[in-house]
Amino acid sequence: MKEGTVTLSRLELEVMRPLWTLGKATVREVLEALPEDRRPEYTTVQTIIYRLEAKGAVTRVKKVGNAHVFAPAITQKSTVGTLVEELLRRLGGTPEPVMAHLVESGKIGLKELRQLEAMIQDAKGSRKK
Amino acid sequence: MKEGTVTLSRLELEVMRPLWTLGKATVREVLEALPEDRRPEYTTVQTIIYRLEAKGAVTRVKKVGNAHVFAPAITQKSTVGTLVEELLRRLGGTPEPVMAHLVESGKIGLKELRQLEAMIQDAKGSRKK
DNA sequence: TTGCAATTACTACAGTTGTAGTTTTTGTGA
DNA sequence: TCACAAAAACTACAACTGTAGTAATTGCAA
Repeated sequence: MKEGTVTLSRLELEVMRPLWTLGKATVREVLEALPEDRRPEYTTVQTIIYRLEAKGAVTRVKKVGNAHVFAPAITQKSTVGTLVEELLRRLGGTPEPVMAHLVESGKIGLKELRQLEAMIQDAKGSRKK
Repeated sequence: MKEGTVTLSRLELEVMRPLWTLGKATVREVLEALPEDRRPEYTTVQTIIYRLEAKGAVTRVKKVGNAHVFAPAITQKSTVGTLVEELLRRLGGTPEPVMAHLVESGKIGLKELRQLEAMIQDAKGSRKK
């Protein structure tokens, strides 16, 4: 694991999402931002946030009344990157099977592929400039 | 979790790979098929295979001398599918961030995207026929 | 037939994760 | 000032995972 890369579990990710969206939040705010179904107990969210803090994924930014306010210390982008890399490693390093699944399952179609192509073209252009 | 879907851990996946490649194998054969670096102890592989059996991912197909021969009971394709779906669920259900990462990191390029497009076109064609 | 090397079967244990209860502290309204 | 609600802090525990040791079997070569 490279320095700085943090791997998050399912629930940790679930808790990070509101933090990314809101920018910063208390335990209670995170709790209330979670979908009413599968919403865990207050202390469960609290525990997860403590663990995220221990992993360096969030930090305490201030205190409002009695409550700590937490903010993400890692970006959503880098986190997705880590997860995708992890998946690829597990699958033997090649992205083909992943792509194939996305296409076969209809998750992505021609439109999306063309957008990606455009993205590459753009990147090429600006690199060249 | 849908019936029939089995989620495998990193090491379980590592052990399945030789089984998929070889079709069937003994514990020792799996062990020896693993990359010499990060090759665990014999009993570690054995434990993992037992766990895979409990999960329904492999079955004992026969005995050769003293040793059991194991064979995959699930396909590599369905396993990849499960893992990708799992990842998407974690990321909020949309494949865009995954695709974006693959493109940005250079894991896939124009060539691969065009191959995927062709794949879709073909599928369309045969569906229509 | 029997001893041994290989294999099976069983046990162990620490770290992570999901999940939440209990105890302690603290800000604030009456 | 002080009781109380809210939050913090701490503790718990079972399932799963990585990892391997130990004990019991067993096929086979001599």
